Amino acid sequence: MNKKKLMVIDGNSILNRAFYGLQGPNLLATSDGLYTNAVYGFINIMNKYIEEENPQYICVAFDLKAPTFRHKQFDGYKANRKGMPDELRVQVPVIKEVLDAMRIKRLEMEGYEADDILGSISLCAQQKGMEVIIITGDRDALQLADKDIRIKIPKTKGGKTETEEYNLETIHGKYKIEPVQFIDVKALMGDTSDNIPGVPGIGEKTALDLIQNYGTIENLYENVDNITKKALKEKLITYKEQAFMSKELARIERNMPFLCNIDELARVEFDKPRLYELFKRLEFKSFIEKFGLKDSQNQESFKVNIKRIKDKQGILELKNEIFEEKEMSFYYLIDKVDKFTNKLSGISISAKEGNSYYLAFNEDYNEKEFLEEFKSIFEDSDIKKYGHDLKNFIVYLKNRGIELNGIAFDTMIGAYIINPSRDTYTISELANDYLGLSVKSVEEMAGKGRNFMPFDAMDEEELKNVAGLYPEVIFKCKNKIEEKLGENDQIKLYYEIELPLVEVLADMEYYGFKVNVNELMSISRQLDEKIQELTVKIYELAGEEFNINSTKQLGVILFEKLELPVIKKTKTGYSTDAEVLEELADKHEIIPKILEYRQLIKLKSTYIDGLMSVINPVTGKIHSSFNQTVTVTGRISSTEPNLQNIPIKLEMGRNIRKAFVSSDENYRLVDADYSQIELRVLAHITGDVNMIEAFNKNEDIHASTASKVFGVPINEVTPLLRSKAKAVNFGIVYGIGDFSLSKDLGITRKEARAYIDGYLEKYANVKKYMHDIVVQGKEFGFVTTLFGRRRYLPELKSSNFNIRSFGERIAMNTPIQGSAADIIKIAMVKVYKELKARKLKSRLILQVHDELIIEAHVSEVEEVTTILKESMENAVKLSVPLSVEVKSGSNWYETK
DNA sequence: TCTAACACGC
DNA sequence: GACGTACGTGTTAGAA
Repeated sequence: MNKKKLMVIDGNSILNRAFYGLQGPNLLATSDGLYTNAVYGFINIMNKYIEEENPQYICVAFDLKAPTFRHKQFDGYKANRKGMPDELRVQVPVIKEVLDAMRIKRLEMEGYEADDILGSISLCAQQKGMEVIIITGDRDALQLADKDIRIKIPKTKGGKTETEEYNLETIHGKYKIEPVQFIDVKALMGDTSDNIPGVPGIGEKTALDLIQNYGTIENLYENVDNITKKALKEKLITYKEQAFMSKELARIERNMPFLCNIDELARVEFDKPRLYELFKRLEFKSFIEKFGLKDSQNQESFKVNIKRIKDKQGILELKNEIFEEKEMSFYYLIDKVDKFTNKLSGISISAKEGNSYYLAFNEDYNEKEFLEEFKSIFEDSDIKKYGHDLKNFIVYLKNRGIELNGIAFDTMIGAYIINPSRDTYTISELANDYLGLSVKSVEEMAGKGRNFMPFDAMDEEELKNVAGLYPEVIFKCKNKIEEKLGENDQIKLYYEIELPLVEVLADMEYYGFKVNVNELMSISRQLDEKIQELTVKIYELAGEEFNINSTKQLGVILFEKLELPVIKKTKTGYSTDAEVLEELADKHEIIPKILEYRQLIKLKSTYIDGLMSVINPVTGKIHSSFNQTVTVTGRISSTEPNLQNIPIKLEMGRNIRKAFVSSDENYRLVDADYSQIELRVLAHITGDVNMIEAFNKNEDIHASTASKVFGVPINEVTPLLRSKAKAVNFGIVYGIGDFSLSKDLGITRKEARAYIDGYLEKYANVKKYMHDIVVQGKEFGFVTTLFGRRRYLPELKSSNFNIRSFGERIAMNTPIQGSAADIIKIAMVKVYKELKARKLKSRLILQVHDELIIEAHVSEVEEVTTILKESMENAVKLSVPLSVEVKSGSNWYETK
């Protein structure tokens, strides 16, 4: 007959394990700013073992009040012991909630630790003939191992969780002692991780030997005089008290007055609706899936009538409905696999909630016919359009000669404004977050990589049933998001900056940036030649051929074969990054060659080959994607290719910019740059009179900083002092600490600290701001930019110094970087509108954080220059002037 | 298919 | 004295 199984979980141990990163991500926070990483890890670990063992009985033991309470009697010892971190304390009530919703019994007893409780209950269950599995993070529990009691201890190895399992046999096998004696071994050797002191100088081997010979510490000390090794004997005597104390600390109370009614621990169904609500609140989407909570009752309220349109008749019906309602929400199906294909496979449209139409363009109805029919709707600015990720659809329409007017809401952008820290903003996530609905995701249906399935290949009925729901979700999410934007005071940010920007970015993508392929090829040939030369030279100096691109192989050559000093190590071996190589530069001839090789190979692979592969064969241009929902600070990012990191600092790389040209001889490039926008924003936000004055006088700000910090008249600032001040300014703007600054300037950390302190002393309001913003961030849980963009900062509440410091730097930096991002976005919208209003041929083609590039018709260069300067400098009124420098040229190299 | 190491921009 | 350091993207090597 099978024995009944009881699983006892040591809540405190597992909680600690989960928190310190055994499972789950290190920093997990909900959009409300609540830390949930330990909660997540806890559930994950617990569930793993439940699945593995499938016990009929289960309970979790806690000693939540004070993890150290039994140690109070040992004053000196307790003083060293750290208490439970604040984040853990915050998470404990949440874990309790989860357990209650899972209907798993929690055991807590006044005056006893979790260890004691699980010890008692294990022995109790064993007497009743049950099999017991103890899940714990602590080897103390080994003293409980028995033929009917197994101990499982999760361990991390290379990021993966493995389990150590012990029972009577394995402990005999491994330690050749009785499980109960384990505690004596531990008491002797101590355990630094658990702050159990033991006897210094006694390791595992000695402790095991002693206990095998003497059985217990008590017996050992009765016979301590017979020990022949003098040093050992002395150590034992000196630390006798500590040894006994350690035994007491690690001992599990096996005879406590605690008789639990085991029947109460029988597993029952989860409280599914409650668990669902809880996981939704905590944003544990994968758990909702894992625990099969998808079909909760919320689902019922979501009913949509999805009609499939198969002919012109249906289209006309839908059109009428849209003209009547004057609004529509829609979701387009364009495969995200090849940016040049750009084919519409289907679209679902709704003019009023509850009703949606789905069109597939394979056989039913022709894509072209649909566009002809719908052109009038798309271009009608009186019909409000609600969609999700509209930018790509606008580009699609532009490519077919259709404009999208009446853009009234984009749910993806809205969700980003509410919380910019998320990784993705899919419809199904939004449905879950804002509506509590679980809707299948088309992204998942499509899969990734080799499993990718284009929309045309999917099951039609299924696709209809999924995509058909989306317009409804968009309608509903729009209302929720709008409400939230209102609460957060972000209506202006959304409607006046972000939403209009969608069209601007679409336009930039549509026009693209012309490249001169011949120029690229010519640079490519030069690079090839030099790379070849360097390769030969490097092989010669190394005395053998190897893959220079492999850091692993390079490390062996440099640090083993050539025996150069190791400066720095990485997780996996020797570090060979530029910083290390520069330090070794005069130690061996090979080093400068490698540095140069690295530089050239980067240019070749990323910028020559990389750019060549993304030139659109039809337009001969590069059409980068500009992403509006990626960065946490509000900046725009650029991908496929990234046009925001084209080289400029070194001449060799800068040449790449010669290949970026205007479309033809009728056009020129006009490039406008904000000068020191972040520092100006800083001056404005802090209201620092010194800095404001410097900008108002149009001083060289770095020289001015140098003059203040180093106490010399501004006309006596040397280039060296200026560059130091520049690095400090840079550090302030980017929120780096003394550590990074010391590296940048090649000085000690102390000196760097002194520079920063000196700076803050001279700019008193900056200092005040830096302090206040952190306090404010902590109080509200987020910081904001000048235009109300938010970033949540749960890190500020961390008790971990590093995480908290990180949060503090972000709190200081985000309002500055983010406000600068707001400003250039405002300028972009202004410029775009102005070009459109004046019906100019010129157009915006690129943004690089503080720089805008317009491809201007030769007849319009002057006008465009004025528009750029005016729009950018007057984008917003600050307490310091914004200054913009404009240059033009026939290629990007010339405009700098 | 994924991660680590590296390097480019603001 | 912690112990790792703004925001991004892309390429290559190498392990699973």
